[in-house]
Amino acid sequence: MLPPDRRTRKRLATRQGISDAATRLFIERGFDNVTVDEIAEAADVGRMTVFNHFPRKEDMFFDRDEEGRETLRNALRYRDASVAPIEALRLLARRAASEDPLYIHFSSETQGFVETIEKSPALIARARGIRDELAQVVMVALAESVGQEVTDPDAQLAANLLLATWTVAFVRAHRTYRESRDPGKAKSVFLALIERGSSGLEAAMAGTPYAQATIQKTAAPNRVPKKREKNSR
Amino acid sequence: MLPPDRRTRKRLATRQGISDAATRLFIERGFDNVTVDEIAEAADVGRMTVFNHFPRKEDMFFDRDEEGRETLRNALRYRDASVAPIEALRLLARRAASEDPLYIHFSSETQGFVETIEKSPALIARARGIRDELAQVVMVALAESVGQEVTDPDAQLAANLLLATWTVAFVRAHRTYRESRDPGKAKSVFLALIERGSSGLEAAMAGTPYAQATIQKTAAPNRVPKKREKNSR
DNA sequence: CACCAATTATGTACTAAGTATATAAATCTG
DNA sequence: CAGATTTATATACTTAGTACATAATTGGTG
Repeated sequence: MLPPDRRTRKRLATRQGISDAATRLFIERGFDNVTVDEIAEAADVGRMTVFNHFPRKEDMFFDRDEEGRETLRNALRYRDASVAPIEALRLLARRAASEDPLYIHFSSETQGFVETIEKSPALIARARGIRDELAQVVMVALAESVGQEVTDPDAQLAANLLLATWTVAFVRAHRTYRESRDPGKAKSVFLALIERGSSGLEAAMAGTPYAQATIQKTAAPNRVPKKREKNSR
Repeated sequence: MLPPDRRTRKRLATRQGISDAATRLFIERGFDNVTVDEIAEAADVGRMTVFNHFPRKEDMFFDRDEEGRETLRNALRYRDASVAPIEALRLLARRAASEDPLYIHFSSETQGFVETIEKSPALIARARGIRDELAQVVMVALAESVGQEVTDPDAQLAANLLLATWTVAFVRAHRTYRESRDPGKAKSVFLALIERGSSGLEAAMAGTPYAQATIQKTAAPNRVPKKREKNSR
């Protein structure tokens, strides 16, 4: 998985250097008070090199969003067959809160990130964009997971309800941490909102395939037949 | 209600002239292919006058968002006491689809607006921002309507679930209209998604004051429908 | 009416993000 | 090593948005 290529290695090193310098400056002085020229200077590269790696200034701050996409896709793709798609997402959120990955870690360190976002209109806007991009990923993954059209309206609704829930949970948990400096309290706020939102999502998707496991958990008299028809539509 | 002041009248006229010229140009040529200088030229005002009335270019396109806020606030503030807050919002959506106000009208005219938005990253971003601002309004109005703190996490969750639902319903309905040119079909897609999302929201808020009417509708096990109910369905 | 204060329109100058394009430098491949 | 490709960089440009100053208009007051 490591890049064997020297060219690739150097490119990634340059990219990382820019991102590191930029992020440090952003947290120190605020996103809107740092110019691209200063970033280029701090990273010791030319200004055009910066835009070469990051089309927008905001991308230097949010440079790990692809991981989030992968996590979401995998949660749906490799879920246990006895778990309904939306249930898999609920479990993912619970796991995320327990295992403390980068995104949902409550500490003074991550607090800097969150505060930097909240202080900058541009970063807030980009965060909204990423939220919607994640919803898009969830929509596609949901539809795929039950063999629906990738633009199924129910999948889109489910994905957006989910991301709305997660966003609120994330924001409120971080606010709780900021006000109490108690990671446990923040975590419980996070989980409480996740549970509320998840039960709402489950109710919204009642009757759709997204709420049903591929293999029924409870011993049912007859199995639900596969829904793959050749010449439907 | 009409402004008796000549100064005010002139200011609003100037503003409207700019907004009209800008919107026309945006729809004709696309938001990103129109410069502020061109708008100023078309509206026959100085460039600084444009920024005087509209801090951002996007505001010339979305210049009616305050009405949406008012509608939301009023729906919660002046609802019947026998209707739970989130129920009032469901009714508002239904009414909006029936009464065809500006926002949810499916026609070739509104289609131009929607397409202009969808073709411009800047307008999409601003639409996201407005969505979140509306969610903020709903959150505050919800909390007020039950006498909670205006930052109640449940209210925030409810508001964001609601706006997620409405956004998806709006977007999907317009897509349906675009593909079928059938306003009735678009409307039914809209309503179906609203119902799905609303029942999800109701489930999520079960047990909170947002799902309960101020005055209980039923004291007895049987429902006692009001006789002079105007809003039948 | 004449004068003053406040508001609105506008001009000039500037900052900074992002784009277009060309070129140089590093790296890979045969 | 030579040629092709990718990456870094320089220069020049466009455009949104801001800061600040000034002019024009309007409302109010003696």
